[in-house]
Amino acid sequence: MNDTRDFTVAERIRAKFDDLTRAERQLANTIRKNYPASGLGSITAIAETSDVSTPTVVRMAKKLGFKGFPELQAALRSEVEATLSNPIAKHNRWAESAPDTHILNRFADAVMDNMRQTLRQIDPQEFDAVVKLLADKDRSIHVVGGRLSRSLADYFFTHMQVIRDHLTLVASNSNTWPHYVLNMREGDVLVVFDVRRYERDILRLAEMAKSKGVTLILFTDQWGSPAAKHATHSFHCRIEAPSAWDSSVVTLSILETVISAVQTENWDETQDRMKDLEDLFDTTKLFKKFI
Amino acid sequence: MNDTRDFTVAERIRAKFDDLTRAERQLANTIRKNYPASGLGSITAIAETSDVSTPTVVRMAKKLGFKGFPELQAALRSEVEATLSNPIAKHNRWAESAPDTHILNRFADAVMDNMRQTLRQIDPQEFDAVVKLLADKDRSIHVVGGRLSRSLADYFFTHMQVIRDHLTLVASNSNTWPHYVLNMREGDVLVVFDVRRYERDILRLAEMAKSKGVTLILFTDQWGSPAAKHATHSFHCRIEAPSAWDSSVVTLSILETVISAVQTENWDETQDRMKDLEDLFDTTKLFKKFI
DNA sequence: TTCTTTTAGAAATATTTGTTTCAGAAATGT
DNA sequence: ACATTTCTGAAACAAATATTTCTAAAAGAA
Repeated sequence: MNDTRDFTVAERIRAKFDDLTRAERQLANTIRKNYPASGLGSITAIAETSDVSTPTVVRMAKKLGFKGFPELQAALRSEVEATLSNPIAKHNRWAESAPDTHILNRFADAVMDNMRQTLRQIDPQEFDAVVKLLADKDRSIHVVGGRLSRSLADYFFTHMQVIRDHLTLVASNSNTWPHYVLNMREGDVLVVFDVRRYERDILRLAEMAKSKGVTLILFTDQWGSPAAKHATHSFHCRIEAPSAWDSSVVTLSILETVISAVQTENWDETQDRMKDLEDLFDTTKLFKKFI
Repeated sequence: MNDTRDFTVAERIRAKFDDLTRAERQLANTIRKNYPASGLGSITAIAETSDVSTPTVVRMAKKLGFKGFPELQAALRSEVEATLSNPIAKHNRWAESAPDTHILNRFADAVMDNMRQTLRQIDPQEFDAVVKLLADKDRSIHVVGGRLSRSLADYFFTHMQVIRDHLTLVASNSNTWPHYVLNMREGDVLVVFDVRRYERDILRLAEMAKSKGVTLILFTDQWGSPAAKHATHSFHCRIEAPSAWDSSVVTLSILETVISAVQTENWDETQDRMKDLEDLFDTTKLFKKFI
């Protein structure tokens, strides 16, 4: 019938993942975590690591087409054996079943390189200074992005909203920007995203903001937006990729790191705001029921 | 004193080999035979393979300095784990002048871990299939995201716009979604972004789309959105981070890889569209000069 | 809401694994 | 050849591991 005898445990997990329950997925993820070695202990051990009960393990083993846990484990053992006896180290590829030349592997390599290079040249003190600025509740924060970096600005805004108030996302239409500048005060912070091709309007906005005594934080690429001249702090993220476009992965990573650090700085307040937000979402859901 | 705790099982066998008896050597050689996988079964199994009795196994384990067989086996397991754990650049420190504990380094570690694990469980064939779907000009593509994954949907949309037409970004307000479903036709593709907490409305949209014969591509997290049940293809991206929020870095990375692959598939058309776009931007700029 | 279905772990049970004991076999020395 | 020592596995025992059953809790449907 549907003889699954030839599939690896990992493949079976992937195939059946959508049919697994919450606890089973938790377990599946633990097994995947450092596969396949993680599944070699006793059923008790693996259940404890995954924070599920042993019956859950048995149930999942059966869902995956095994007769019981020992059979699943035997499968894992023979996979280990096969892997270890294969001298061609297939352990140094991102997507193991794709060739080195597959875009999945090439892209991951590029991202990795970008990460390394970017982080090596970030000054932790400057990073800390930026975090301090963004955590300062007495300063209003304004966020703006260009055509391609718009999504990053958006992402940053959405997350920062939970952490603090006095936050403005500057609309994308540059015609309206002067209005936003009107509302900027000395000591405020303007977070600018600008990667090539750099936008002239952003440079102008930076100039205007600077002249009002606003502190500029800039996220840009390795070549540097012209706005860098006016920026107090700037992060130059590597954006090379095997693609016709640039990669925003590293920029997003730094951005998330900043968000995480700011959140830690303001933890008490953030916690309250998160709770309020949860409540609000619940209310909304309830409200919707009656529509 | 004679703390043998740091030696591998193989080393211990070699060191003590001369003190072993006939039956024990027989056993030792079986273990060496295809080390270390051979020792991962039950004591019964290994005794049988070696044609010795189980007490012999226990005695040898003790001679080698273990408390009993399970302890020996645990040692073997951790050796396997060490051998198999993927050594892709487990890199000393990202930001060299910051301590290991600095959030810059911790975050980067987490991101790279996520990358590794996510890519390991992506099926390249599934990836290729997704690329093919998205490159197919006869299918319209619809893109939708939840509250937090909205920016990703946005990013994807912006870039895909350059590559092809018949592209719709579904508005964030879920009240309007039925209208979008009206425009979906059999064979169309719906790209869904949904990470926890999963949104009920997205599940509904997925159901509606599915019932109209639309192919679903889902980007979700390691726990899996409930919409996965309806998805033809889904990418489970690891999103753990040392933060109160989840990290979208890996999702973005996979997304960019997809974009890059689709772009390669459609290179001729893409090139033309890029050129047209450039021209349009120039025109806009020129136009502005006269305002 | 209230009812039904699904899910998940505690507890009981069955099964297997690992250890100890012990007596006979093999090896070694005299 | 005989005595002594060492080695080995059968069998009894102890200790886990694995499975099943069952109920409370959670999720979903009406």
